[in-house]
Amino acid sequence: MSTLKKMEILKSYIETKGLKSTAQRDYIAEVFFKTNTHISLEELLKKVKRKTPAIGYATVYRTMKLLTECGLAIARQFGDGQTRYENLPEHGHHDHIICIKCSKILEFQNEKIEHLQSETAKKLGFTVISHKLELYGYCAGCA
Amino acid sequence: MSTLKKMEILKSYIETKGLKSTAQRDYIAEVFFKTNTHISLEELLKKVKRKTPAIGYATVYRTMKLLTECGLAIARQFGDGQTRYENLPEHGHHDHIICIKCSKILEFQNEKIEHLQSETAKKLGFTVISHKLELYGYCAGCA
DNA sequence: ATACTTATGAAAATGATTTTCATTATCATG
DNA sequence: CATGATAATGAAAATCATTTTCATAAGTAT
Ligand SMILES: [Mn+2]
Ligand SMILES: [Mn+2]
Ligand SMILES: [Zn+2]
Ligand SMILES: [Zn+2]
Repeated sequence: MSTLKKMEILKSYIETKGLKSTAQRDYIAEVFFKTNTHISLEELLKKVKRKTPAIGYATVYRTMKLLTECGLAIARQFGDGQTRYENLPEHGHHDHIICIKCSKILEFQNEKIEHLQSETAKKLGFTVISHKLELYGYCAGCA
Repeated sequence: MSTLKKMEILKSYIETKGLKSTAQRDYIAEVFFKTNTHISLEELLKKVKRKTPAIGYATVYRTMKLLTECGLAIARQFGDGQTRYENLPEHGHHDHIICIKCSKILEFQNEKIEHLQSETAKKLGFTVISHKLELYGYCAGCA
C-alpha cells in the first residue's frame, strides 16, 4: 500500500474519531510509513528529529499508538524490552526468526503452521484472534 | 521431578558457582517448586511472605533469576507486562493458548508444529535454540 | 475573530525490574 | 570456637520504557 493511501486512511480515521489533524502527527506517520524495518521508538524519534527537532517523544508514542489502533502499524515485542513497530506487510501476515547473537530478524510465512495452530485451538475450544510465533537461534553468519 | 530432587539440583548449582546457601533462598525455591501455575513475582512474594514476612522482593527476584539460570524455572511473558514463572513441565516442552478475556492459560504440545518450525528455520539458515508460540483468543466460556 | 476542543512538549509519574549499600549470614580455615 | 573473606539480604534508590499531567498552543466549526 502506498504512503499516500495510508495517509488517507489515517486522515479518515482521525475524522471519524473527532480528532484534529496536526503537522507533527502527519510528519511522524509519514516518516514511519517510509520505514521497512522493525523500528523502535527511539530510532523513529531520532529520524523524526532530524527535520523537526522540537518534537517531543510523548507525541511519537501517542502517534504510534494511534497508527497501531487504526491498523496502519503493527507493534511487536522481541524480548529486548522495547516495543518495535513495522508497517503493514505487503504480502499478508508473517512471523519472525531472530538471531540471538547479531539480532538479525528474518520474516517467514508458513501456511501449514498457521493451519495447525487454528486446528489446535479449535480442539481446545478456543477462537484464535491473534498469535505470536518467534524462533530464536543463530543465523547463518553467527552459527 | 520431585521437589526434593529439584532442591538437590539447586544445591549442587549453588556449590559449583561458589554461592552460599541461605534459608530465604531455600524457602522461596521450595514454595515455587510447589506451584503449578504461571505465577507472577507478586503472587509468589505473597505466598512466601505468609510464613516469612521479612523477605524482601529483591530476594525473590534474585532467587527466580537463579532458578531460571539453572533450568529449574521457566520465565514467560504473556504480554501483561510482568514476567511469570512456571516449573519444568513434567511431560516435555509445551506452548500456550491464552484467553484475552478471562486470562485463562491452557498448554498444548504439537509435534507437527515443532517440526515445521525447525524445517522453516533450516531453510533460512538458522539454528533454532528456543521459540515462543502463543495463541491468543477467546476460550470456550468467553467466546 | 470567537469559543470550544484536541494536541503538544516538558516534566513528573508509573510500574516492573535492577542496583546500591550498609548490615548480616555463611563457610572455610586456623 | 574465633576469625576473616565473601556472598546474601532487605530497604531504598535507581533504571528504563511507557504513560500521564498540565500549562500552552493549535485546529476547526460557527
Ligand atoms: Mn516483520
Ligand atoms: Mn506453561
Ligand atoms: Zn546473527
Ligand atoms: Zn476466557
